[in-house]
Amino acid sequence: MRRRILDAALEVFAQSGYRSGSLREIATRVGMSEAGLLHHFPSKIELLREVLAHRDVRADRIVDRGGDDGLATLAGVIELARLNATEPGAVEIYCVLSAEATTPDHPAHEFFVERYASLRASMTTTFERLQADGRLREGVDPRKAAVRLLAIWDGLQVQWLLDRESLDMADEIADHLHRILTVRLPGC
Amino acid sequence: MRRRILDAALEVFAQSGYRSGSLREIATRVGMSEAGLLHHFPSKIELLREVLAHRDVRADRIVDRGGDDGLATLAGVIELARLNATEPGAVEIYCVLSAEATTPDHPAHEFFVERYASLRASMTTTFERLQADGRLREGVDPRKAAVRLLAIWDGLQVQWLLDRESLDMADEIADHLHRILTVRLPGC
DNA sequence: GTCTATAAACCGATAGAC
DNA sequence: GTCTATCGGTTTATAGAC
Repeated sequence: MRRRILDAALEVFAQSGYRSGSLREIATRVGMSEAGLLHHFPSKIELLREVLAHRDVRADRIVDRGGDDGLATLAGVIELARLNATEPGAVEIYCVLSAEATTPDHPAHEFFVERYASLRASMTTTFERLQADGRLREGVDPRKAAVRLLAIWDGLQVQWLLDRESLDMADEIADHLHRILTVRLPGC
Repeated sequence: MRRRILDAALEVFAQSGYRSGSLREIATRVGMSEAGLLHHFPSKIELLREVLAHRDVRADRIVDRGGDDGLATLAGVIELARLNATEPGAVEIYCVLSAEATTPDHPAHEFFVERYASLRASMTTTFERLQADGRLREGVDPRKAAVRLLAIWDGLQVQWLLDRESLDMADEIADHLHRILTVRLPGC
């Protein structure tokens, strides 16, 4: 039951954001009253927290950010981008909530500030390792490469959500990475 | 008075999005009742439309997308990015509303779909002209360059809004452009 | 566990006085 | 032009029955 609620909550928050997404809508989708729903999760914001944590586990299972094989990490990014194209809800919730949470008084503000700092740090390490192995093209700064990869990823999602015919997210990311690497990514 | 309302509305929609931003909050900021506010704008969504149109005029005045000097267009992009860093509200409203409007039933959905299609088209033309003049590096596709520039721009804004110390938007865009051009941009 | 009922607040918009 | 008063709707969350 908790699982079904989490799935419905992801859909609703993805479509309407946290502030405008309502418990009523979530409750309706799982065929339950609002009070029944709040028996499983103490409050709306606690429900949001669990939805976000759940999504992160999924992402981190596909992209191995801790490993020492930088090429494998980047291949994981492409794999996740390709998988996400088949699950629009997963794309929407990050796109919509990260933007909504840029204001400091949003309940998920700290979450996203820390998430992005963590992603920048681990991706910088990934590019540093690739640079040490001579796999990064001349003049590419690892930190800038990390910032730019995350930026492109997020930006492509906005354009793709607005018009799914306008681009292929995984192809675009792969193309970008091949312009800053000296080797081809495995499986691309 | 209309001007003061538009400024306040931009602030509120930027901070809370359209759906969660309230006329009450806007009215309070200009020191007026909600009814008084609705004398100047017939409805909330009409107010949003004018706020968005107002912002576009400002952007298009700085970035000359129609001209035939591609380098000047791209220099305008950098100039706008640098100016935006001094006006967070202008960044926020686009970031927050474009994400909120990805869902098809949002009142600004059509606006953003068309805006992005228009930006992609004019930027593609810009890069095609640069390519014809030999100013685009080997293997760079004009259409992909347009998609990527817009993606980077949007993505940088999210990261910047979450943590203003994490990056310099104009520097990052300039750096990216110099990696795909064969010449330096004027004034960079 | 799930329900109904309800509290307490907020929302956009309108009517009508001044 | 700007106000007060108000309508009908929404929201999250709690109390208490079953």
